[in-house]
Amino acid sequence: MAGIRDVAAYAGVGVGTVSRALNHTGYVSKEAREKIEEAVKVLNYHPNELARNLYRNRSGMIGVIVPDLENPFFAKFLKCTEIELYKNHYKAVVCNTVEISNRVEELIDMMNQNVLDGLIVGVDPPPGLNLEKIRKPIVSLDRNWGSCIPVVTSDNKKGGALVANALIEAGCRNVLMFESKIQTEQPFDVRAREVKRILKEHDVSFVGADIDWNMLSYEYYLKVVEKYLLIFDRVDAVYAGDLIASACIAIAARKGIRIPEELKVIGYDGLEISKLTVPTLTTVKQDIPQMAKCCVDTIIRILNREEDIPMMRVCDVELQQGGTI
Amino acid sequence: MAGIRDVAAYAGVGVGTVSRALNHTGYVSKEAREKIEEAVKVLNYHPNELARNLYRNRSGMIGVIVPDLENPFFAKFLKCTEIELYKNHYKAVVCNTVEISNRVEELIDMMNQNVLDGLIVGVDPPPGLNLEKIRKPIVSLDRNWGSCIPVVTSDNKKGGALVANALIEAGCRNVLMFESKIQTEQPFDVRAREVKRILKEHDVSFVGADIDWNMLSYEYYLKVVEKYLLIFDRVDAVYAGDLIASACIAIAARKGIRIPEELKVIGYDGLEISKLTVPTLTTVKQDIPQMAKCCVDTIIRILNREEDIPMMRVCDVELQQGGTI
DNA sequence: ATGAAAGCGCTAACAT
DNA sequence: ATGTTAGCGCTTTCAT
Repeated sequence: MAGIRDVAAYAGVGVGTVSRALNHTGYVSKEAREKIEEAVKVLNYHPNELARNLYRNRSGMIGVIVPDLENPFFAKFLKCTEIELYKNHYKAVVCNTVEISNRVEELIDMMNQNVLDGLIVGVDPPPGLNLEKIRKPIVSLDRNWGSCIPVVTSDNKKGGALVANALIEAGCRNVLMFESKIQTEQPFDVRAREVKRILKEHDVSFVGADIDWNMLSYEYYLKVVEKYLLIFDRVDAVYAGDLIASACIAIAARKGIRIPEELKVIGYDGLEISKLTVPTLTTVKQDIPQMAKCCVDTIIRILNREEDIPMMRVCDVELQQGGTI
Repeated sequence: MAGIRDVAAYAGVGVGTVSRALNHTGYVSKEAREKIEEAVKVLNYHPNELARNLYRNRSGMIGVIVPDLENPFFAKFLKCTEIELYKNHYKAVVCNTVEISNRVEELIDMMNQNVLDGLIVGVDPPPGLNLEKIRKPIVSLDRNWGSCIPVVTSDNKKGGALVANALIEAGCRNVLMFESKIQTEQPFDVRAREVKRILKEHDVSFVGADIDWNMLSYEYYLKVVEKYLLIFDRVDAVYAGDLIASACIAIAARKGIRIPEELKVIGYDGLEISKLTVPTLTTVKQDIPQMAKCCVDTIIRILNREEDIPMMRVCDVELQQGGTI
C-alpha cells in the first residue's frame, strides 16, 4: 500500500510538495505536479483518509438515529438526510434504536471519540442525559433534547388544525384518535392538543386510543384498530398516523363498513401508502425532504461555526385530499 | 480536550501504562490502574478513536449501498444489516444510489482510503468496474459483481416455482408478469426464468410488462398497472413484486374487479404491506433478516481472514398464504 | 510492571 | 517553489 513518501520518492520531490499538489494548496510547479500525478497513477496511490482525519480532527461522518427504519416515515427521512449530507460532503452513519437500548449513549460516545462529527436524532433523549459533556452538534427532529439543541419540526399546530377542521366540516361527532399521549412535552404534542382544542370548541366528542408505539407491524395495527372499533361502536371517524389509518381502512373493508359514508378516516404524515388505499387516504402531508434538508443545513452551519443558528425550524404541512372523509 | 498524555501526567505514570490499562492489554499494577481510572474520570477522558484507527488501519465502518431506502425491501434490509453489524462492533454507513450516479465508485474509493473496511452492495456493479484494485471485502445481495465477490441470495428457483405452481393450481390461463427482463444475468433472474419455464410446461400463457424500475412511487405503479390491465383484458392473474401487486389490488377494487374471483394476484417479497391489502396478498416471502445476517456474517469472516468463505449463500423463501389467489 | 521512544500516514509551518 | 520537520493522539515494541 503506497504512502505519500513513496509518491514523493518516485516523483523525486518532497512529501510537502506532494501534499500541496494533491490538496491544491500552496504553489507547486508544473513539472513537479506532472511528475506527482504520474507517480500517483503508477503506484495506485490513495491518500489515507484516516491520517487526514486524525490531523484535522474530524471524520466527515454524521450519525443519524431513528427508532425504526421499517417505519416508512423514518426510511424516507433517512434517505433524504443521506442525500443532503452527501451534497455537503458528509456521510451518514445509521442507527436503529429499536431492539437495542443504550444506542443513543453509544453514539454520543462516538462523538466524543471523534468518530462522528455530529448527530441528527429522531428519537427521544435517553433519561438522565448530560448535555454538558457533549462538545459536538446535535440536531433533533421533532423532539426536545434541551434548550441548546436545535429542533426541526413541522407545523404541528397547522397540521392539527387541518385535521380538526376536516373532521368538523365532514360533520363528524365522535372521533377515535390514535395519538401519542401528551406527557413528554414533545413538539408533536402540539398537534394532538390542537386537534382536541378545536374539536372541543365545536362540541365534537373524541376518545383516545392507547397503543404500543414501539410495535411496528401492520398485523399489530390491524388487531388494535379492530379492537377499538369494536369497543367504540359509536365512532364515526378515525384520526391516526397513515399506517394505522391504512390499517383502519383495511379493517373497514373487511367488515363491510363503508368509507367515508359510515366511517371517515383522516391520516397524518402523507406517506406513499396513502395513495394505495381504497379510497385513497385523506391525510396531512409532512414535507420530509424539507425536514431532512433543514436538519442537515442546521448541523452543517454549526459545524462551520456560523452565527445565529435558528434553534427551531418549522416546515410546512398541507392537506392531501383523498376519499376517506 | 484531554489526551492520553494528560491522563498519564495526572496519574503520574507513562502513556504506555495508560494505554495498556485502557485496552486491558499487558500487565498493569493495581495502584497504577486505580490512579488511571481516577484520572480518566476527572479529566473526562475519551480515547480518540481516529488515532486508534490510524494505527490499526481500520475504521470500523462498513458501507451499505442500496438503490432506494423508500423501497421497504431495502429499508428492512438496511435495518437488519445495521443491527447485525452492530452486534459485530461495526457501524453502517448508508448510501442511496437513487438520484445520484457514481456513488458506488466513490464508496469503493472510500475503501481504498481506509474510511470503510468493507462494502455490502444491493445494487448492480458500475460499468467497467475494475475489481483488481480493490483490496477490501465486498459482499453482494442478489447481484453478480464478479467471481470473487460472495453473493447472498434467496432461493429464487424455489420462489419461482412457488409462484408458478400457485398460479397453475388456481387455474390461471393468462398471466401478466411484472418482472425484470432477463438480460444482466443476475441471481434473481432465475426466479422469472423458473416461473416462465413451469408456466410453459403447463401451457399457461403469460405476457411480460415493461416498467421503469427506477421509479418508486405508488402513483406510478398504479398508473402502469392500470394501463397494462387495460391492454391485456384477457389476463386472469398478475404476478409482481409486493408493491406493484398491492397497486394492482387497489386498481381492481376501484374498477370493481373482484379478487380473486375475476383476477388473481400473487406477490413477491413478503413485505409488511401484503398484510394490509384487501384481501391480504398471497406472496412469496423472502427472509430479509436472514439475508442481512448472511451478508454481515460473510463480510466479518473475510475481515477476520477466515478460510473457506462460501461464495454463495442461499436463504429460504416460503409461500405466505393470503386471499388473492 | 513500566517509561521512553518509534511509528501509523498525513498536513502545515518554517526555512530555504 | 520546495524540502525538512514537527506534530495529530494513539499503540506497541524495547529496554529497564
